[in-house]
Amino acid sequence: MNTRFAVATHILAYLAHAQPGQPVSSEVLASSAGTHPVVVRRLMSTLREAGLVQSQRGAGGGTVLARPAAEITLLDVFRAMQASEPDLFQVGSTNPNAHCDLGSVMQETLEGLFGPAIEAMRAALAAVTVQQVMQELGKRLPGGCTEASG
Amino acid sequence: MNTRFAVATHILAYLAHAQPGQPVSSEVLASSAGTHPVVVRRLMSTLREAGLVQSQRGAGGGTVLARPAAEITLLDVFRAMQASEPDLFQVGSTNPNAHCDLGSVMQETLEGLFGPAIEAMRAALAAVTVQQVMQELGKRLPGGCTEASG
DNA sequence: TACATTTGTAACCAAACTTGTTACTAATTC
DNA sequence: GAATTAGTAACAAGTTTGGTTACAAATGTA
Repeated sequence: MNTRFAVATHILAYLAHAQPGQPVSSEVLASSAGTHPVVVRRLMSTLREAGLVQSQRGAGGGTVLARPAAEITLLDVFRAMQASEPDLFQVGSTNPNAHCDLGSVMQETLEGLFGPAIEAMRAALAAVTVQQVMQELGKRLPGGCTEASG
Repeated sequence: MNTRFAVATHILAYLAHAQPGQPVSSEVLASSAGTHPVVVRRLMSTLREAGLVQSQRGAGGGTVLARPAAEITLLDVFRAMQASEPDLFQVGSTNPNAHCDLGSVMQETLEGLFGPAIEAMRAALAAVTVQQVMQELGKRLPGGCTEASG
């Protein structure tokens, strides 16, 4: 999920700085993120299901944010990416010893102990919005984030 | 890294409850973790380099904890697993657009914004020791964690 | 209507990664 | 010397990932 999370954030930050209501095509986004338009559209499917973006087909179509960038957090992105995937930590061995129940007990125990770690990370992710990402990008790109610059 | 982290924790918890100074063979550990002895030995290589365990070859050989279980945290395990691997979050796209520097800027920005999230998770992992994992296992395995039970 | 554009999605391929396995060497004990 | 056990290389099967092509559906425009 590594690159997907990063690419999704990249895309959302791009959409955040685009003209409001002006759809951005998967081709432009792919060019900016350095990937293939179909990869972007695949990602969009996930983001759309999560209610973070809206797309429109046809000429002049593309994708826009479904709500203000200030109301989309990195946790939303994280959850969207995670929804279609296994847990960040797949606790427990794959083939616990059938000969006793230590395997399943280990699973439960690790889940319980990892829980706070994951919760802490979620809280930190929830504190960052896509708007902040965009603003941070603006600071680091002195000339601003124009269409030509990615 | 999913299963490796879990299996490593499993192994360390097992070693923590073993007789102190009594080496445990990779075969026994593999049987408990439901994997292959060679997989365990591979993992041991990493844990040994991280200074968490010590091994001894030959008849009666095996592996013991290199320091008390109360002084080994899940963060130590996490770091050991991560040392030989890419970051948890590979921030930044794989192929940033060469045509401008948004790619690298995005990379820096995401690293800065994800930083607190990763730090929060690390702090939570550092708060849990292998001894706690072992004790938690003991609570959940009423009969205790005997050699026969995994 | 015809056509160009753009998304949605399936299908496929190649590369990378993971896990299990075999095989062999080195070290250690008896 | 024999048995045991770690260390490690090498390989195979399975899974995952990312990129790509192909094509249908939708939408705007002439």
